[in-house]
Amino acid sequence: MQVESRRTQAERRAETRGLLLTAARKLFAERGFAETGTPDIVAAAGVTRGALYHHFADKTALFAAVVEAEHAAVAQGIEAAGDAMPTDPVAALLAGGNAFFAAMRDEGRRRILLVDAPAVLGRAALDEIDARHGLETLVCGLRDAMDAGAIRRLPVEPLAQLFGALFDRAALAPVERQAEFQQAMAAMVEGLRA
Amino acid sequence: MQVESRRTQAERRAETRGLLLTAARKLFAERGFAETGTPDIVAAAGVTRGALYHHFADKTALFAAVVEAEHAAVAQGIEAAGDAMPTDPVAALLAGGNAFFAAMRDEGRRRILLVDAPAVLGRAALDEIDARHGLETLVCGLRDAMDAGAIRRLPVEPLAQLFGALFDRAALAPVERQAEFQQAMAAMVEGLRA
DNA sequence: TGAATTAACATACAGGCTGTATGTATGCAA
DNA sequence: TTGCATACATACAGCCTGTATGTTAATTCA
Repeated sequence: MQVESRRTQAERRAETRGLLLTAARKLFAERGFAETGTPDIVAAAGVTRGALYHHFADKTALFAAVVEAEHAAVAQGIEAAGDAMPTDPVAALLAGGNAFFAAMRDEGRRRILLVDAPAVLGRAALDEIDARHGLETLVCGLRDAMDAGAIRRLPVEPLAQLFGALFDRAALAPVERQAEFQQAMAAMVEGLRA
Repeated sequence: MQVESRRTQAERRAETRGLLLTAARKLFAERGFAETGTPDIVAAAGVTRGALYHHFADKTALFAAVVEAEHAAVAQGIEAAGDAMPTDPVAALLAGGNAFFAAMRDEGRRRILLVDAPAVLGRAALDEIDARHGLETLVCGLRDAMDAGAIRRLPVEPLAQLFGALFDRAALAPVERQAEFQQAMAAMVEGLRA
Protein backbone atom coordinates (compact mmCIF):
# COMPACT_ATOMS: atom_id res chain seq x y z
CA MET A 1 0.00 0.00 0.00
CA GLN A 2 2.85 2.37 -0.71
CA VAL A 3 0.71 4.21 -3.20
CA GLU A 4 -1.76 5.19 -0.51
CA SER A 5 1.07 6.15 1.78
CA ARG A 6 2.51 8.67 -0.61
CA ARG A 7 0.00 11.27 0.42
CA THR A 8 0.86 14.39 2.27
CA GLN A 9 -0.62 14.82 5.73
CA ALA A 10 -2.70 17.77 4.64
CA GLU A 11 -4.29 15.61 1.97
CA ARG A 12 -5.11 12.80 4.37
CA ARG A 13 -6.49 15.30 6.85
CA ALA A 14 -8.68 17.04 4.30
CA GLU A 15 -10.00 13.77 2.93
CA THR A 16 -11.02 12.17 6.22
CA ARG A 17 -12.50 15.42 7.39
CA GLY A 18 -14.52 15.60 4.23
CA LEU A 19 -15.65 11.99 4.53
CA LEU A 20 -16.77 12.63 8.09
CA LEU A 21 -18.62 15.79 7.18
CA THR A 22 -20.52 14.28 4.26
CA ALA A 23 -21.40 11.13 6.18
CA ALA A 24 -22.54 13.16 9.18
CA ARG A 25 -24.55 15.56 7.05
CA LYS A 26 -26.33 12.63 5.41
CA LEU A 27 -27.23 10.89 8.66
CA PHE A 28 -28.12 14.04 10.58
CA ALA A 29 -30.39 14.99 7.69
CA GLU A 30 -32.12 11.62 7.62
CA ARG A 31 -32.44 10.79 11.32
CA GLY A 32 -31.68 13.94 13.24
CA PHE A 33 -28.93 14.66 15.73
CA ALA A 34 -30.11 12.65 18.73
CA GLU A 35 -30.92 9.53 16.73
CA THR A 36 -27.55 9.48 14.97
CA GLY A 37 -24.73 7.82 16.84
CA THR A 38 -21.05 8.34 16.22
CA PRO A 39 -20.63 4.63 15.37
CA ASP A 40 -23.12 5.13 12.52
CA ILE A 41 -21.28 8.17 11.25
CA VAL A 42 -17.83 6.64 11.20
CA ALA A 43 -19.17 3.47 9.62
CA ALA A 44 -20.75 5.51 6.82
CA ALA A 45 -17.54 7.49 6.42
CA GLY A 46 -15.35 4.38 6.41
CA VAL A 47 -13.15 5.54 9.26
CA THR A 48 -13.05 4.90 12.99
CA ARG A 49 -14.27 6.84 15.96
CA GLY A 50 -10.68 7.71 16.71
CA ALA A 51 -10.56 9.75 13.54
CA LEU A 52 -13.73 11.57 14.44
CA TYR A 53 -12.49 12.55 17.86
CA HIS A 54 -9.15 13.53 16.38
CA HIS A 55 -10.81 16.04 14.07
CA PHE A 56 -13.68 17.24 16.24
CA ALA A 57 -13.89 17.89 19.95
CA ASP A 58 -17.15 15.98 20.27
CA LYS A 59 -20.30 15.02 18.42
CA THR A 60 -21.72 18.50 18.89
CA ALA A 61 -18.68 20.11 17.29
CA LEU A 62 -19.11 17.87 14.27
CA PHE A 63 -22.74 18.88 14.07
CA ALA A 64 -21.74 22.54 14.32
CA ALA A 65 -19.39 22.09 11.37
CA VAL A 66 -22.20 20.56 9.34
CA VAL A 67 -24.52 23.42 10.29
CA GLU A 68 -21.89 25.93 9.30
CA ALA A 69 -21.50 24.31 5.89
CA GLU A 70 -25.25 24.14 5.26
CA HIS A 71 -25.62 27.73 6.30
CA ALA A 72 -22.86 28.78 3.95
CA ALA A 73 -24.51 26.87 1.12
CA VAL A 74 -27.79 28.66 1.70
CA ALA A 75 -26.09 32.03 1.82
CA GLN A 76 -24.26 31.25 -1.39
CA GLY A 77 -27.50 30.31 -3.10
CA ILE A 78 -28.99 33.65 -2.13
CA GLU A 79 -25.90 35.58 -3.18
CA ALA A 80 -25.97 33.86 -6.55
CA ALA A 81 -29.56 34.91 -7.08
CA GLY A 82 -28.59 38.42 -6.04
CA ASP A 83 -26.97 39.13 -9.39
CA ALA A 84 -30.32 39.50 -11.09
CA MET A 85 -32.05 41.58 -8.44
CA PRO A 86 -34.98 43.88 -9.16
CA THR A 87 -34.31 47.57 -8.63
CA ASP A 88 -37.33 48.05 -6.39
CA PRO A 89 -36.01 47.36 -2.87
CA VAL A 90 -39.20 45.65 -1.70
CA ALA A 91 -39.26 43.44 -4.77
CA ALA A 92 -35.60 42.67 -4.11
CA LEU A 93 -36.47 41.54 -0.61
CA LEU A 94 -39.15 39.24 -1.95
CA ALA A 95 -36.74 37.90 -4.56
CA GLY A 96 -34.22 37.17 -1.84
CA GLY A 97 -36.93 35.33 0.03
CA ASN A 98 -37.65 33.20 -2.98
CA ALA A 99 -33.98 32.35 -3.29
CA PHE A 100 -34.04 31.32 0.35
CA PHE A 101 -37.04 29.07 -0.22
CA ALA A 102 -35.32 27.50 -3.19
CA ALA A 103 -32.27 26.75 -1.07
CA MET A 104 -34.50 25.28 1.62
CA ARG A 105 -36.24 22.78 -0.64
CA ASP A 106 -34.09 20.03 0.78
CA GLU A 107 -35.84 18.36 3.71
CA GLY A 108 -32.65 17.25 5.38
CA ARG A 109 -31.34 20.78 5.27
CA ARG A 110 -34.53 22.04 6.90
CA ARG A 111 -34.19 19.47 9.62
CA ILE A 112 -30.58 20.32 10.32
CA LEU A 113 -30.86 24.09 10.19
CA LEU A 114 -34.37 24.79 11.41
CA VAL A 115 -35.26 21.94 13.74
CA ASP A 116 -32.16 20.48 15.34
CA ALA A 117 -29.64 23.30 15.26
CA PRO A 118 -31.45 25.66 17.65
CA ALA A 119 -31.78 22.97 20.30
CA VAL A 120 -28.33 21.40 19.86
CA LEU A 121 -26.25 24.55 19.51
CA GLY A 122 -28.50 26.97 21.36
CA ARG A 123 -30.07 30.09 19.99
CA ALA A 124 -27.09 32.25 20.86
CA ALA A 125 -24.53 30.13 19.00
CA LEU A 126 -26.87 29.77 16.05
CA ASP A 127 -27.45 33.51 15.88
CA GLU A 128 -23.72 33.97 15.84
CA ILE A 129 -23.40 31.62 12.87
CA ASP A 130 -26.32 33.32 11.21
CA ALA A 131 -24.72 36.72 11.70
CA ARG A 132 -21.62 35.51 9.85
CA HIS A 133 -23.57 34.31 6.82
CA GLY A 134 -27.16 35.08 6.02
CA LEU A 135 -28.28 37.85 8.27
CA GLU A 136 -25.95 40.47 6.87
CA THR A 137 -27.51 40.20 3.44
CA LEU A 138 -30.96 40.64 4.90
CA VAL A 139 -29.89 43.59 7.02
CA CYS A 140 -28.39 45.29 3.97
CA GLY A 141 -31.52 44.68 1.95
CA LEU A 142 -33.69 46.19 4.64
CA ARG A 143 -31.40 49.15 5.15
CA ASP A 144 -31.33 49.86 1.41
CA ALA A 145 -35.10 49.73 1.32
CA MET A 146 -35.31 52.14 4.24
CA ASP A 147 -32.76 54.52 2.78
CA ALA A 148 -34.67 54.52 -0.48
CA GLY A 149 -37.78 55.42 1.48
CA ALA A 150 -39.50 52.28 0.25
CA ILE A 151 -40.32 50.86 3.69
CA ARG A 152 -40.81 52.36 7.10
CA ARG A 153 -37.77 53.15 9.20
CA LEU A 154 -37.52 50.61 12.00
CA PRO A 155 -34.78 49.00 14.08
CA VAL A 156 -32.95 47.08 11.38
CA GLU A 157 -31.48 44.12 13.19
CA PRO A 158 -34.59 43.15 15.10
CA LEU A 159 -36.60 43.48 11.93
CA ALA A 160 -34.13 41.25 10.14
CA GLN A 161 -34.35 38.63 12.90
CA LEU A 162 -38.12 38.70 12.68
CA PHE A 163 -37.95 38.32 8.93
CA GLY A 164 -35.63 35.41 9.38
CA ALA A 165 -38.16 33.79 11.69
CA LEU A 166 -40.90 34.34 9.12
CA PHE A 167 -38.85 32.80 6.34
CA ASP A 168 -37.84 29.87 8.52
CA ARG A 169 -41.42 29.18 9.44
CA ALA A 170 -42.68 29.50 5.89
CA ALA A 171 -39.97 27.16 4.66
CA LEU A 172 -41.19 24.58 7.16
CA ALA A 173 -44.77 24.68 5.90
CA PRO A 174 -46.10 21.58 4.15
CA VAL A 175 -45.73 21.66 0.40
CA GLU A 176 -49.43 21.88 -0.35
CA ARG A 177 -49.80 25.05 1.74
CA GLN A 178 -46.64 26.67 0.43
CA ALA A 179 -48.62 28.98 -1.84
CA GLU A 180 -50.78 30.32 0.97
CA PHE A 181 -47.75 30.94 3.12
CA GLN A 182 -46.03 32.82 0.32
CA GLN A 183 -49.11 34.94 -0.14
CA ALA A 184 -49.25 35.83 3.54
CA MET A 185 -45.50 36.48 3.55
CA ALA A 186 -45.76 38.83 0.61
CA ALA A 187 -48.57 40.73 2.31
CA MET A 188 -46.51 41.22 5.43
CA VAL A 189 -43.58 42.51 3.42
CA GLU A 190 -45.81 44.81 1.41
CA GLY A 191 -47.30 46.09 4.64
CA LEU A 192 -43.98 47.63 5.52
CA ARG A 193 -44.05 50.03 2.58
CA ALA A 194 -43.74 53.64 3.72
CA MET B 1 -47.18 3.75 58.37
CA GLN B 2 -50.82 2.74 58.14
CA VAL B 3 -51.75 6.39 57.83
CA GLU B 4 -49.85 6.70 54.56
CA SER B 5 -51.32 3.43 53.36
CA ARG B 6 -54.89 4.62 53.69
CA ARG B 7 -54.73 6.47 50.39
CA THR B 8 -56.76 5.55 47.40
CA GLN B 9 -54.85 4.48 44.31
CA ALA B 10 -56.06 7.47 42.35
CA GLU B 11 -54.54 9.75 45.01
CA ARG B 12 -51.18 7.97 44.94
CA ARG B 13 -51.21 8.03 41.17
CA ALA B 14 -52.02 11.72 40.96
CA GLU B 15 -49.42 12.64 43.55
CA THR B 16 -46.47 10.79 42.04
CA ARG B 17 -47.44 11.97 38.60
CA GLY B 18 -47.47 15.52 39.88
CA LEU B 19 -44.13 15.08 41.62
CA LEU B 20 -42.62 13.73 38.41
CA LEU B 21 -44.04 16.53 36.30
CA THR B 22 -42.87 19.35 38.55
CA ALA B 23 -39.42 17.83 38.99
CA ALA B 24 -39.08 17.25 35.26
CA ARG B 25 -40.33 20.73 34.39
CA LYS B 26 -37.76 22.25 36.75
CA LEU B 27 -34.81 20.28 35.38
CA PHE B 28 -35.80 20.53 31.72
CA ALA B 29 -36.14 24.29 32.24
CA GLU B 30 -32.71 24.61 33.83
CA ARG B 31 -30.60 22.21 31.78
CA GLY B 32 -32.62 21.29 28.73
CA PHE B 33 -33.91 17.92 27.58
CA ALA B 34 -30.70 16.25 26.45
CA GLU B 35 -28.71 17.26 29.54
CA THR B 36 -31.35 16.01 31.95
CA GLY B 37 -31.22 12.32 32.80
CA THR B 38 -34.07 10.28 34.19
CA PRO B 39 -32.01 9.50 37.32
CA ASP B 40 -31.84 13.24 38.02
CA ILE B 41 -35.57 13.63 37.57
CA VAL B 42 -36.63 10.79 39.84
CA ALA B 43 -34.11 11.89 42.47
CA ALA B 44 -35.60 15.39 42.44
CA ALA B 45 -39.09 13.94 42.60
CA GLY B 46 -38.23 11.54 45.39
CA VAL B 47 -39.37 8.45 43.52
CA THR B 48 -37.65 5.75 41.48
CA ARG B 49 -37.23 5.23 37.79
CA GLY B 50 -39.74 2.46 38.03
CA ALA B 51 -42.42 5.00 38.88
CA LEU B 52 -41.44 7.17 35.94
CA TYR B 53 -41.66 4.33 33.45
CA HIS B 54 -44.90 3.20 35.02
CA HIS B 55 -46.52 6.57 34.34
CA PHE B 56 -44.84 7.53 31.07
CA ALA B 57 -43.84 5.45 28.08
CA ASP B 58 -40.39 7.01 27.92
CA LYS B 59 -38.45 10.17 28.64
CA THR B 60 -39.89 11.85 25.56
CA ALA B 61 -43.47 11.19 26.69
CA LEU B 62 -42.68 12.83 30.02
CA PHE B 63 -41.27 15.82 28.19
CA ALA B 64 -44.37 15.97 26.00
CA ALA B 65 -46.54 16.09 29.11
CA VAL B 66 -44.46 18.98 30.47
CA VAL B 67 -44.76 20.79 27.14
CA GLU B 68 -48.49 20.27 27.13
CA ALA B 69 -48.79 21.76 30.62
CA GLU B 70 -46.64 24.77 29.77
CA HIS B 71 -48.58 25.36 26.63
CA ALA B 72 -51.84 25.24 28.52
CA ALA B 73 -50.49 27.70 31.07
CA VAL B 74 -49.55 30.16 28.33
CA ALA B 75 -52.93 29.81 26.68
CA GLN B 76 -54.64 30.37 30.00
CA GLY B 77 -52.61 33.53 30.58
CA ILE B 78 -53.73 34.88 27.24
CA GLU B 79 -57.34 33.91 27.80
CA ALA B 80 -57.29 35.67 31.15
CA ALA B 81 -56.06 38.87 29.53
CA GLY B 82 -58.75 38.48 26.89
CA ASP B 83 -61.42 39.68 29.27
CA ALA B 84 -60.26 43.27 28.95
CA MET B 85 -59.72 43.35 25.21
CA PRO B 86 -59.84 46.54 23.15
CA THR B 87 -62.66 46.75 20.65
CA ASP B 88 -60.36 47.56 17.75
CA PRO B 89 -59.41 44.16 16.29
CA VAL B 90 -55.85 45.18 15.48
CA ALA B 91 -55.35 46.59 18.96
CA ALA B 92 -56.79 43.35 20.31
CA LEU B 93 -54.20 41.39 18.38
CA LEU B 94 -51.42 43.53 19.82
CA ALA B 95 -52.88 43.14 23.31
CA GLY B 96 -52.93 39.39 22.86
CA GLY B 97 -49.30 39.56 21.83
CA ASN B 98 -48.44 41.44 24.97
CA ALA B 99 -50.18 38.80 27.06
CA PHE B 100 -48.10 36.19 25.26
CA PHE B 101 -44.90 38.05 26.02
CA ALA B 102 -45.90 38.32 29.65
CA ALA B 103 -46.46 34.58 29.81
CA MET B 104 -43.10 34.00 28.14
CA ARG B 105 -41.08 36.00 30.67
CA ASP B 106 -39.91 32.77 32.27
CA GLU B 107 -36.63 31.64 30.76
CA GLY B 108 -37.20 27.99 31.52
CA ARG B 109 -40.53 28.13 29.76
CA ARG B 110 -38.89 29.67 26.70
CA ARG B 111 -36.29 26.95 26.67
CA ILE B 112 -38.86 24.19 26.95
CA LEU B 113 -41.41 25.51 24.49
CA LEU B 114 -39.32 27.40 21.96
CA VAL B 115 -35.93 25.73 21.92
CA ASP B 116 -36.21 22.08 22.91
CA ALA B 117 -39.77 21.13 22.04
CA PRO B 118 -39.48 21.53 18.25
CA ALA B 119 -36.43 19.29 18.11
CA VAL B 120 -37.57 16.70 20.65
CA LEU B 121 -41.19 16.34 19.59
CA GLY B 122 -40.87 17.40 15.98
CA ARG B 123 -42.64 20.26 14.29
CA ALA B 124 -45.67 18.20 13.40
CA ALA B 125 -46.38 17.02 16.95
CA LEU B 126 -45.76 20.48 18.30
CA ASP B 127 -48.11 22.04 15.79
CA GLU B 128 -50.73 19.57 16.87
CA ILE B 129 -50.34 20.60 20.51
CA ASP B 130 -50.35 24.23 19.47
CA ALA B 131 -53.56 23.74 17.51
CA ARG B 132 -55.24 22.40 20.66
CA HIS B 133 -54.31 25.42 22.76
CA GLY B 134 -52.95 28.69 21.51
CA LEU B 135 -53.43 28.79 17.80
CA GLU B 136 -57.18 28.79 17.85
CA THR B 137 -57.27 32.06 19.78
CA LEU B 138 -54.96 33.67 17.27
CA VAL B 139 -56.93 32.35 14.32
CA CYS B 140 -60.14 33.75 15.80
CA GLY B 141 -58.52 37.12 16.43
CA LEU B 142 -57.30 37.31 12.85
CA ARG B 143 -60.63 36.20 11.42
CA ASP B 144 -62.49 38.76 13.50
CA ALA B 145 -60.15 41.45 12.29
CA MET B 146 -60.69 40.38 8.69
CA ASP B 147 -64.45 40.17 9.06
CA ALA B 148 -64.45 43.66 10.56
CA GLY B 149 -62.50 44.82 7.54
CA ALA B 150 -59.67 45.97 9.76
CA ILE B 151 -56.94 43.93 8.10
CA ARG B 152 -56.48 42.44 4.69
CA ARG B 153 -58.13 39.17 3.82
CA LEU B 154 -55.46 36.47 3.67
CA PRO B 155 -55.24 32.73 4.32
CA VAL B 156 -55.97 32.66 8.03
CA GLU B 157 -54.12 29.60 9.27
CA PRO B 158 -50.87 30.29 7.48
CA LEU B 159 -51.01 33.87 8.68
CA ALA B 160 -51.57 32.66 12.23
CA GLN B 161 -48.60 30.29 11.98
CA LEU B 162 -46.43 33.12 10.73
CA PHE B 163 -47.61 35.33 13.56
CA GLY B 164 -46.81 32.59 15.98
CA ALA B 165 -43.29 32.42 14.57
CA LEU B 166 -42.93 36.18 14.95
CA PHE B 167 -44.08 36.11 18.55
CA ASP B 168 -41.84 33.17 19.36
CA ARG B 169 -38.84 34.90 17.90
CA ALA B 170 -39.58 38.19 19.62
CA ALA B 171 -40.02 36.43 22.95
CA LEU B 172 -36.55 34.95 22.48
CA ALA B 173 -34.91 38.33 22.00
CA PRO B 174 -32.53 39.53 24.72
CA VAL B 175 -34.19 41.73 27.30
CA GLU B 176 -32.36 44.91 26.33
CA ARG B 177 -33.62 44.68 22.74
CA GLN B 178 -37.15 43.75 23.70
CA ALA B 179 -38.39 47.28 23.01
CA GLU B 180 -37.00 47.35 19.48
CA PHE B 181 -38.52 43.98 18.72
CA GLN B 182 -41.90 45.10 20.00
CA GLN B 183 -41.68 48.19 17.82
CA ALA B 184 -40.91 46.14 14.73
CA MET B 185 -43.63 43.66 15.63
CA ALA B 186 -46.20 46.41 16.00
CA ALA B 187 -45.22 47.83 12.63
CA MET B 188 -45.71 44.46 10.95
CA VAL B 189 -49.13 44.06 12.51
CA GLU B 190 -50.10 47.59 11.56
CA GLY B 191 -48.95 46.88 8.03
CA LEU B 192 -51.75 44.41 7.63
CA ARG B 193 -54.46 47.03 8.00
CA ALA B 194 -56.79 47.06 5.04
C1' DT C 1 -64.90 -11.00 54.81
C1' DG C 2 -61.21 -13.10 52.77
C1' DA C 3 -59.27 -14.72 48.50
C1' DA C 4 -57.97 -13.34 44.00
C1' DT C 5 -56.73 -9.84 41.06
C1' DT C 6 -54.67 -5.79 39.66
C1' DA C 7 -52.52 -1.34 40.09
C1' DA C 8 -48.42 1.12 41.64
C1' DC C 9 -44.51 1.07 42.28
C1' DA C 10 -39.06 -0.66 43.44
C1' DT C 11 -35.03 -3.32 41.99
C1' DA C 12 -32.01 -5.56 38.81
C1' DC C 13 -30.25 -6.14 34.36
C1' DA C 14 -28.74 -5.74 29.35
C1' DG C 15 -27.34 -3.02 25.65
C1' DG C 16 -25.59 1.04 23.53
C1' DC C 17 -23.40 5.34 23.27
C1' DT C 18 -20.07 8.97 24.53
C1' DG C 19 -15.62 10.59 25.60
C1' DT C 20 -10.90 9.43 26.93
C1' DA C 21 -6.67 7.03 27.34
C1' DT C 22 -3.43 4.45 25.11
C1' DG C 23 -1.04 2.32 21.20
C1' DT C 24 0.80 2.47 16.32
C1' DA C 25 2.21 3.91 11.77
C1' DT C 26 3.41 7.45 8.66
C1' DG C 27 4.95 12.01 7.11
C1' DC C 28 8.30 15.51 8.19
C1' DA C 29 12.30 18.03 9.85
C1' DA C 30 16.97 18.42 11.26
C1' DT D 1 18.42 8.31 9.66
C1' DT D 2 16.95 9.67 13.79
C1' DG D 3 13.70 11.99 16.51
C1' DC D 4 9.31 14.09 16.70
C1' DA D 5 4.69 15.23 15.65
C1' DT D 6 0.60 14.19 13.20
C1' DA D 7 -3.15 11.15 12.01
C1' DC D 8 -5.27 7.96 13.10
C1' DA D 9 -6.98 2.86 15.40
C1' DT D 10 -8.11 0.19 19.53
C1' DA D 11 -9.49 -0.49 24.17
C1' DC D 12 -11.76 0.99 28.18
C1' DA D 13 -14.77 3.22 31.81
C1' DG D 14 -18.90 5.40 32.93
C1' DC D 15 -23.50 6.72 32.22
C1' DC D 16 -27.99 6.45 30.51
C1' DT D 17 -32.06 4.35 28.61
C1' DG D 18 -35.60 0.95 28.45
C1' DT D 19 -37.21 -3.55 30.01
C1' DA D 20 -37.98 -7.52 32.81
C1' DT D 21 -38.93 -9.10 37.18
C1' DG D 22 -40.24 -8.83 42.05
C1' DT D 23 -43.04 -6.76 45.96
C1' DT D 24 -46.56 -4.26 48.43
C1' DA D 25 -50.95 -2.30 48.91
C1' DA D 26 -55.61 -1.31 47.15
C1' DT D 27 -59.74 -3.11 44.96
C1' DT D 28 -63.03 -6.55 43.55
C1' DC D 29 -65.86 -10.32 43.86
C1' DA D 30 -67.60 -14.62 45.52
